[in-house]
Amino acid sequence: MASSAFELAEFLPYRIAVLSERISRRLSLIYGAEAGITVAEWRVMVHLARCREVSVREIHNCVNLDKPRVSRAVSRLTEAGLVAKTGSATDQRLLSISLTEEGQGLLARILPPARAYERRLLQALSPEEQATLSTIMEKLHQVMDTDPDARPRSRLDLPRDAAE
Amino acid sequence: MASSAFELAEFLPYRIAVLSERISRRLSLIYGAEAGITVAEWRVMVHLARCREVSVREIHNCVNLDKPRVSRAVSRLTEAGLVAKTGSATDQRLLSISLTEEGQGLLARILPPARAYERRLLQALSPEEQATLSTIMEKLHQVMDTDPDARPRSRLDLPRDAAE
DNA sequence: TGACATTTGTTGCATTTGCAACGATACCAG
DNA sequence: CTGGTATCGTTGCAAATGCAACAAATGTCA
Repeated sequence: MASSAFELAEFLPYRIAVLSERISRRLSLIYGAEAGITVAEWRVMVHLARCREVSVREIHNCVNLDKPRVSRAVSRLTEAGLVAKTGSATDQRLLSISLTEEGQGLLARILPPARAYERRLLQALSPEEQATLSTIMEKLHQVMDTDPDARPRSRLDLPRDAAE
Repeated sequence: MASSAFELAEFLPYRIAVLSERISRRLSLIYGAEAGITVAEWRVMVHLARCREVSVREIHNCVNLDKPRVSRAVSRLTEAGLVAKTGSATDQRLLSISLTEEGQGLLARILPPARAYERRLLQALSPEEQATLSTIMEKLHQVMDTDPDARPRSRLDLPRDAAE
């Protein structure tokens, strides 16, 4: 009974969720206003900017979206002319997905304000705090890495070594 | 073109979202397995444990869920017998929502493992890191507090003073 | 009092989500 | 080869979500 002073507002998972939702929602104004881009589409496009030609599965493994979500995001982007789907020559099952000229143009307009907003967030933190935040997030991930019931982390979300 | 080395995996909003989703999903196994409770229902119940009798609007303002979501969560919980809805006597518009005996019982079973999981996460961090994490999250919130385009923060998510 | 604005909770509706099942292609063992 | 298995992308479907519209109750001000 004494343990009943449970404060949701102090519960770590809740606090992280609230912060995350708030930031995501604010950020989606940036890429949602410029074009009717959703979070899934945003992630797909950003990933394509780095990995020129990838399959659905690659994207799925890299940007924390399940397969159907990637598939539908790619379909919408293809309809919008922002992305090109080509069947791979070597493996008929695979798709080769890439940004079109238009997609690159859109991303070029969206990326700067998105980065600016990230900078705005980071500037509120001291360099030490920024470093500590990375450490903390990595440690929390590691707790879940050793937890068989937690969903595995995607390869790209593992910490970067210096030698990359 | 030189600015194209944009790494989604290093983008702060993305990193926070991934961590948050991973934790939320893991946590939902705890209160999802015990009873078919969703995140919204979980938040409503936890809030009710603290504030005995509240309206939909109160909950909506406190636990970061929009009104329809609260309304439907309360309906589901009422159907399940975990929550009681009574019309307020003084103001016919308001509802007086509270946990039933059964709801209290369920919460009593769910809360300990949920807190245990939080502890497991926190134990991965040093006391200094825990304090820094709070500082960091508060600073990020403050950036958005001064941003007219960001969604306002709910009252209960403001930092606690010592005098509480 | 009576017209008008506000607040409260609910509902409609289009969209998104998550999971499982599915056809199609590629791989592999005998 | 050939039958079985694994992988890839898509689709079905039930549930959840977000936003706006809504009816009912209250407040306000002439």
